[in-house]
Amino acid sequence: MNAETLKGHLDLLLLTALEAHPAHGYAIAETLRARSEQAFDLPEGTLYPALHRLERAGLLASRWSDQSGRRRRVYHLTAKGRRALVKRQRDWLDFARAMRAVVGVQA
Amino acid sequence: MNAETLKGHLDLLLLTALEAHPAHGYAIAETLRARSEQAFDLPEGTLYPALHRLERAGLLASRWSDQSGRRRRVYHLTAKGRRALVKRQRDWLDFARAMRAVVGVQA
DNA sequence: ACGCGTGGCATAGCATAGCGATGTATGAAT
DNA sequence: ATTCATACATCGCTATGCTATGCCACGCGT
Repeated sequence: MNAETLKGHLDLLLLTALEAHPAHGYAIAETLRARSEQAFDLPEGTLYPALHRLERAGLLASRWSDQSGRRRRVYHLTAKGRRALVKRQRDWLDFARAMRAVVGVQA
Repeated sequence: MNAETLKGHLDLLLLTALEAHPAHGYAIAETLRARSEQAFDLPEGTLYPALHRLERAGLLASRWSDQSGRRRRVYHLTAKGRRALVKRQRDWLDFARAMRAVVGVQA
C-alpha cells in the first residue's frame, strides 16, 4: 500500500479501530493490520502524529496507563468522535460508490 | 467531496477517463462529473496540474487541437499509461477491499 | 457597445497529511 | 549480553490537491 493511497482515509480507520473499545496506539495498529489482512501496516511516523491530531481535534481523548512499568497512552472516542465516525463512514461509502461508478465493476 | 478524500486516487480517475478515447481537459472533467453523478467535480487547479504531472511522468501525451480558434490540449494514454491504469485499478480494488474489511459492510 | 456566462487553459502559493529516520525506554527471550 | 518485540515521540521532507487569479474566445442579451 503506497503513500498517498491512504491519504484522507486514515482518520476513518483510526476511529473505526476505537469504535468497540479504547485502545493504545500499538494495539490500534495491530487491529488494523489484522482486520485488513496485512494491507494496512501503519508506520509509527504515521500512526502517532495522527492520533495526536485527532485528539487535538477533540475526536479522541487519552489517558496514560501504567501496567507493570509499560507506559501506554490509551485512546477512546469522544462524543464528537463518534459523530465524526458516522460522518466519515458515510463519506467513505459515497466516495467508494462514486469511484466504482467511474472506474467500473467491483471485484 | 472534501479535499483529501481524492488524494492518491485522482490519477486513476484521469487515466480511466482517457481509457476509451482521447479527450481534452475540460471534457475529462465533464466525463468524471457525469459518470460520478456530480460527486467528482474537479476544480481547474486540480485538473490541469494533474494532467501536466501525468504527462511529465510519461503516462499521457498531448497535442494541441485548434478547431475554429478554440485551442484545446487533447490528451491520450501512452503504452506506459495503459499499464499504469491496470496497476492503479488493481491497487484501488485492493485498497477498497481492505477498507471494507476494516470499516464494515458495504452499502 | 458592453457585460456576462460558458468553454478552455495555466500557474503561483498554500495547507496538509503521511512517511522515513531517528531517538528513547522497558521487558522477554536466547 | 544481546536481540527482539513492545511502545511512544518528533523532525523534516515530499507530494498533492485546492484557492485564487489571470488570460483568451465565443455567443447571447440588453
